[in-house]
Amino acid sequence: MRERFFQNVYELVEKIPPGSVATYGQIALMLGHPRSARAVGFAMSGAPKERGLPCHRVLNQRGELSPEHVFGGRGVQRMLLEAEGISFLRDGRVDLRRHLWKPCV
DNA sequence: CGAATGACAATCT
DNA sequence: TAGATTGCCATTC
Repeated sequence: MRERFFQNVYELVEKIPPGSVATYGQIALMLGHPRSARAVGFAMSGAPKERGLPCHRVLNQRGELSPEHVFGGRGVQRMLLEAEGISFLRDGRVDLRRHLWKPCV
């Protein structure tokens, strides 16, 4: 099944170290799907947060997370990332240049 | 089986 | 450079 894609996404997201954030395109590219950023997001739509899946560390290319209502409240992701050590811009966006996850490390 | 949706990205104007 | 549009992949109806 293509669910393997889902599994891969979960595994990869789980591998994101604290203090770092990854974009959907970045994850998709790691999985070998340079154009499946949407699929990655969809995978998260059903991502069991109870699994410990740091979906709040997954952002879009804009440096902003998906609709806050997904996390259960607005401003929650900002607090979570902030607790991880993520720097937020005045725009309410994360500094990707500073926290974009680097698999090289 | 076919069409529509979705937490995006890239490209074109 | 900014804004708008199309395309892609996988899932669900």
